[in-house]
Amino acid sequence: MAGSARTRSRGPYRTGVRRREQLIAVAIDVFGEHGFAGGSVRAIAERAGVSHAALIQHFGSKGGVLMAVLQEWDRQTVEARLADVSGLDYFRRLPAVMGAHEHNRGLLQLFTTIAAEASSPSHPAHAFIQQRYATNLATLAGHLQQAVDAGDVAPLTPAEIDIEVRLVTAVLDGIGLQWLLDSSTDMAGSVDVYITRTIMGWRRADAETTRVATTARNPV
Amino acid sequence: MAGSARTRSRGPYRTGVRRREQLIAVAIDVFGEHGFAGGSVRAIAERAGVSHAALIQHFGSKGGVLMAVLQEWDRQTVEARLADVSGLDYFRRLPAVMGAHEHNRGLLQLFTTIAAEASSPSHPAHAFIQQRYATNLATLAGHLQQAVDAGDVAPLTPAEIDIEVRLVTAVLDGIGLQWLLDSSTDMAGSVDVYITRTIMGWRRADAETTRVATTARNPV
DNA sequence: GTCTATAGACTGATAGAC
DNA sequence: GTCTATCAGTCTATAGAC
Repeated sequence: MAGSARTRSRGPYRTGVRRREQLIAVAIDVFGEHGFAGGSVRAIAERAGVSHAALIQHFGSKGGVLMAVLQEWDRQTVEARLADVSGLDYFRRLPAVMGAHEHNRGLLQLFTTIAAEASSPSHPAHAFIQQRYATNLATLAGHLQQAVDAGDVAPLTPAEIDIEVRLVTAVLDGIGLQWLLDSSTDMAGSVDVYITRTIMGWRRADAETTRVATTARNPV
Repeated sequence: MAGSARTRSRGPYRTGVRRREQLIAVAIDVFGEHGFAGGSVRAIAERAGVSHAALIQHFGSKGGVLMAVLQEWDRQTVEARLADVSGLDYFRRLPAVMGAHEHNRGLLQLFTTIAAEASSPSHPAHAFIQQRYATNLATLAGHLQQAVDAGDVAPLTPAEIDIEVRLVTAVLDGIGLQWLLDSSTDMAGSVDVYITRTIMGWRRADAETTRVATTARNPV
């Protein structure tokens, strides 16, 4: 609307975006450390060197801060994540992606804490996290299906693919949590072992193992 | 010390323990839904039909309630968990243990939420969760080592065993989270696929895969 | 043992000066 | 845009009556 031209020298609200980015960065740390419920607007504002009123002014509400944080997390992970690879190569990159988190504890801690918190339907980020997981699983499934179509791995039914991508996701999340609790955990190494072995299994008709296990377990 | 004999008809504080158990059960639900930071003493007391003062009186503080909850969770999982099996059979039971959680969402949600929250060193349950994971990993490692000694699986180095049990733990935690976010997730089935396939891998000298992957990855 | 009443601190959010 | 001042509500915890 009516923006004062004097406050911005070149781009639109030049200093505004920097301030906003800094506020979000601090909010990631605070929400990562104390979760959404435990992280207060005042704590974020104090650590950023502004008043809590200014923070609310920027984002409208505490929930607005959370949404900005989640979108920033989305942006960073999507842009870091492999637009240039597909099929099996997508999975082969996952250990490196995981290893990169070792130098950026805050973002991993944020996501782990919020994802667990948001498992409750009443949590403000519940829908966001649910959709995020659905999208992530679908992306992985697409790459695995592509590997099947290319003949890189033995055929898999959609149900088998679903289990495979859920296991991959579970390993990533679970190893991340273990590293947060014990920094001596070798995230990249552990994930690498899983991915390497799993791809080897996909190559042979190891799908038979899956099929036997799933059908034999069901007593109905 | 000086307990009124009139208030207990037979056992020691007969009604007291029932009340206490009920309060803990409610606290598990509330902390599971909102985490420790987000779950208030008042919410627990209100849902249990007592005043918040009475609840504090029972457990001394909010942190005391958390500790009682964690010990109860410990008790339930330890007693449910397989004192009668060891070696590979211990791993074979894990899918059934996971499947049992499908009928008891509260306890799984509690642990998932608290574990993630407690990844922050300042969290009151941080030490508890850390030790819990260390103990759990050590137990799994002991059973896997036992399987090695019994000749049920090919030899594994301690470092390889460490990765194996971390991956198993990661799958359990990660699949549990996915089920919390999407109840159509087949927890028992997914874990069963992983366990069955992994044990098959342990049988052959699949350890070579592990060794190749771990050494090839390190650029040092 | 459980209650009511209350202390004392912190919460998210708003109003208005500059 | 950021501040100070302030709101009404909630939090944990304590004191004291019954």
